[in-house]
Amino acid sequence: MKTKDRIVAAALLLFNEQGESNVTTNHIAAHLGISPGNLYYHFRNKNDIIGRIFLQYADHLRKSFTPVTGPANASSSVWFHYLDAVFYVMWEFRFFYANLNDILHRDPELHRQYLLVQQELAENLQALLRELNAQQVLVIPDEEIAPLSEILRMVVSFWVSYQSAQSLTPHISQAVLYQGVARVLLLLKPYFHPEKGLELATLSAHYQALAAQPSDPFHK
Amino acid sequence: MKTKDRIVAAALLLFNEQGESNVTTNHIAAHLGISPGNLYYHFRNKNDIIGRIFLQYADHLRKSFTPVTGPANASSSVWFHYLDAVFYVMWEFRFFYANLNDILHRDPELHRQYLLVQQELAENLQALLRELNAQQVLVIPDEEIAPLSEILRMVVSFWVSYQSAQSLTPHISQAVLYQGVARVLLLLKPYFHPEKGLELATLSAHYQALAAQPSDPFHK
DNA sequence: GTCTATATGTAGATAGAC
DNA sequence: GTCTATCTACATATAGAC
Repeated sequence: MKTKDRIVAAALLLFNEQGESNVTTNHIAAHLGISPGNLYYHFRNKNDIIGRIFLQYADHLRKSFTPVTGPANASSSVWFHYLDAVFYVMWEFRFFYANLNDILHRDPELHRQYLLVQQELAENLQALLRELNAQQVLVIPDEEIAPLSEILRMVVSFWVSYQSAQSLTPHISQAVLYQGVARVLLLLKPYFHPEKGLELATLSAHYQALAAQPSDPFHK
Repeated sequence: MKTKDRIVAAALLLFNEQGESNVTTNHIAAHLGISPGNLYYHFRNKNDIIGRIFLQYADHLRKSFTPVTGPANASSSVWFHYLDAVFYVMWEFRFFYANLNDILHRDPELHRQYLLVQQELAENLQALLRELNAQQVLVIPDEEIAPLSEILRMVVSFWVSYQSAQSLTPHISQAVLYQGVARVLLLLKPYFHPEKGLELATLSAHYQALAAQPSDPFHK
C-alpha cells in the first residue's frame, strides 16, 4: 500500500475514533510512524486529506442511492438495501457527520462538492419515494415528497451530531446509529400503504433489535 | 448597564452574527472598546461567557415549554405560542445551535446542564403531546409519543446546522428558520385529528408565508 | 475596574538535508 | 520519499501598573 493511501486510511480511522478536530496532521504521521514532513510531501494540507476521504463518501452515496425503477422496489429486500446503506454511510464517515459544518466552512471547494452530491441525493431520494408511491408501497401526497425527502436527509445527516450532543462522551456506537435508521422508518410509517403494515413491522423489528444491541467491538 | 452585562450582550450579538468560533475574546473586547484584560477581569474565560448566555437560553426554554393542561390546548392560539417560541429560541441562540457539539464538548459542566434542560424539555414535550391527544387535537399511538417527541427536538436542535451546511455562506436568515417551524408542523401532520385539517392548514399557511418572506433586516 | 504588555500553548505548514 | 528542525499564526489567558 502506497504511503499516500496509508495516510488516507489512517486519517479516516483516527478521525472516526477520536473526532476530526482532535486529530492533527502530526497525530496521523505519528500513528503511521512517519514524519510530519513526509505527510506534507503527499498532501498539501489537512483539508486535502479530508477531500480524499470525501471522494470515497460521495462514491458510496452515488452507488447506493441510484434509484432503480420497476417492480423490484415492491420487494422488501430493497428496503434492507437502502436502510443498510444509510447505516453504513453514517458509521463509516461518522467523523464527517460529527463535524460537518466545521469541515465544510473551512474549505469552500469541498463545500461546493458536498452541495452537488446532496443535490443528486435529494433527486434520487425523491425519485425513489415517487417510485414507491407508484408501487403502492407508500402513499405520499405529491406536494409532500420534496419536504419529506428533505427531512429524511436532514435526520440522517445530523443523527450523529444529535447523538453526540446527547452524551457526555463523544463516542458513537453502532447501536445509536441503528436507532437513527429506525427513526427514519418511523418518519415513513404514517405513509406506508395500509396493507404493507406487516412488512413495516418486520423492518422496524429488525432495526430496533440492532439499535438495542450492545455495540459490536469487532465491527469491520 | 454594567460592563459584565455589556460583555454578555456583545458576545451574544457577535456570536450570532459571525459564528461563535470566529469571535475571540479579543473581538468582544474590541467591539466594546475595552481591553482584553478587562474582559478577563469579569469572566474567567470564554466558556464562562457562554455559560451566562446559556442561562438565558435555559430560562427561555423553561418558561415557554412548561405544559398547561386543560381545554386551553384545544385552541389554535396555543399552537402559535409554542411554534413562535420554537422560532424565537432558534433565532435568538442560533450561534449555539450552529456550533452545539463544539461548545458542549469543550465544557463538561455546561454539557451536564444542557442535558438536564433537554431532559426537562423532553418530558414537557411528551406531556404536551399527550395532552393534545387527550383533547383529540392529535391522534398519536402511545408508543410513538416518545420517539416522535425526540425527532421533533432533534429537528429543532439541528435545523440551524442543517441550513448552515446547505449554504456556502454561513449566514442564517429568519426565513429559513421559519421553514424549520413549518417542517415541525409537517412532521405532525399525519397525526392531526381528521377534523382538525382546517386548523392545520391555517397554521401551515402562516409559517410557510414567513418562510417564503425575504429576511427582515430590522428584526428586534 | 481598567489598562498595556506579554506569556503560553498548539496546530498547521515549510525548508533544506539525506 | 523521507527526515529533522523550525517557523508562523493565533487564541487564550495572565501580570502588574494605574
